[in-house]
Amino acid sequence: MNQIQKPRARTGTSLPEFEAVLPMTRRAQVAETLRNLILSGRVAPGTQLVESRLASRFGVSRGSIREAIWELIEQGLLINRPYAGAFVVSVDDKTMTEAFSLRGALERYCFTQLWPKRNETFRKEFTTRHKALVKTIRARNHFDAIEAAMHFHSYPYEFSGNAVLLDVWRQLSKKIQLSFAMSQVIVRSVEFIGTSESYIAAALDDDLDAMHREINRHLELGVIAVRKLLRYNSVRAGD
Amino acid sequence: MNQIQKPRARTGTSLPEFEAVLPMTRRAQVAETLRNLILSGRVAPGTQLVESRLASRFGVSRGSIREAIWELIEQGLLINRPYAGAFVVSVDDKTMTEAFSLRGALERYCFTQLWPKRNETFRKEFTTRHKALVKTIRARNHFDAIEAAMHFHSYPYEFSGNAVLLDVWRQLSKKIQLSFAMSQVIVRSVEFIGTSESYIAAALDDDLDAMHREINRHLELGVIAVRKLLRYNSVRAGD
DNA sequence: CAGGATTTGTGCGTATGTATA
DNA sequence: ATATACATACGCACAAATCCT
Repeated sequence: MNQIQKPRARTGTSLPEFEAVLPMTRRAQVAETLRNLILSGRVAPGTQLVESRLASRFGVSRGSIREAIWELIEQGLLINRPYAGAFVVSVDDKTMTEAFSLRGALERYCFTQLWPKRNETFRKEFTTRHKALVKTIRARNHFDAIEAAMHFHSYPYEFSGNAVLLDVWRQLSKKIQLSFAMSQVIVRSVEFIGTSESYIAAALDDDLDAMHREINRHLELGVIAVRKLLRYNSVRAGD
Repeated sequence: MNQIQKPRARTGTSLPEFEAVLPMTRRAQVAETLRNLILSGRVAPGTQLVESRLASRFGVSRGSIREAIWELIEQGLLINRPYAGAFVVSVDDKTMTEAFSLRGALERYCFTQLWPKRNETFRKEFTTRHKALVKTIRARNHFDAIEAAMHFHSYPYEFSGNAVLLDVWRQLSKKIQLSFAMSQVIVRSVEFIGTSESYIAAALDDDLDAMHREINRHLELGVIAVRKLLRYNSVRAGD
């Protein structure tokens, strides 16, 4: 496990612009570590997160762990049963289907908004992220692939300049990322590369209607693949 | 202020089905009270929420207050400046415009989904909530009107049966409710009653395209009214 | 179904880091 | 630059509820 570092008071004459921003609170550090563990699928759905165990494992107090856990509960990654504990959620079939359907509506809206604003920056960055995604899939690195996929698909929302839309997407994407993690869909279906190729091609082209159709097609394939693999893995629903 | 009650251990032989669910934790009770204060506009944007003061005011420990505050931060009602404090957010013009625009996309999607499922229950409940809204507006009760408006507009999302969509709506609606609270748009513009009349009429009719147009019109009027009153009230942007 | 073990929920004292007047 | 107020963090204790044998 990662060891949480106390942000040391920079006393020396070291380069001030070099060191990354460390003023994260304990709460934030713990939450980020746990979030990565869950969203990458390294912690199975249904697992209980015990405060005292995490506290000694991380080397921080129970209070900090409690706050980090509640941060993840608010984000929908954990569910809390009062006086029983916090458990990693498991995405069921209905939730996943709903998430993909809603994402379709969001993404069509997103592309409609950003369509006239597309420029060289957009094409370049979007392509770069796509190449990074393909690389992780080819390497069959499941954990990195999930992260790269979310990084790729987040870009239109970032580029749209609509902060509220981006907020909503971040919330929704956690559910989608969880279902990816549970189903291990990315690594197991390398043909996804071809799917995303036509997706990005349409995104860089000039036919908005074609892009809308492409979004529908892409998400339909996604939901089918995830559902099939969820069944195959026979992940228990839990509670 | 509300006094937080310790959930008493139901020992007697009182009616079990009558008493509302009290097993709320302190944290949840405090959070709900604060949320109501903020969303109804009784606490001005920019106000700092001081843990120690709230703790003595509520009669609970600082830990509970801390956790409740972070719950509201996660929900976007407060912003946290590390080691400085938690402050009530103020919705600026850009955010409000984006929120209303996105709500349009969500609501068109929502009605498309629920359109074939509409039944007598839907018509009855939607009408009931609308009447309650009109009543509070006529009574010029701003706090209750905000709540009634959100209750009314939430119903399609509840009825859609799409839990993910409902989640996203709840997140988005907080931003909209905040802008209502800041602008006091409802009480000041009684003509809103007429606006919502044609809105619900279309929702109960059988022309989905007309409903989509109605949604666009309704939200456009809303954003204009809020923006005008925000300027009129000259609420400072803060931070 | 009783009762004990486990874990969460809550309160309080205290120390330290950070912002701000 | 100093002081003050406050958030952040830790540790402990105990109450309350769940879980399990």
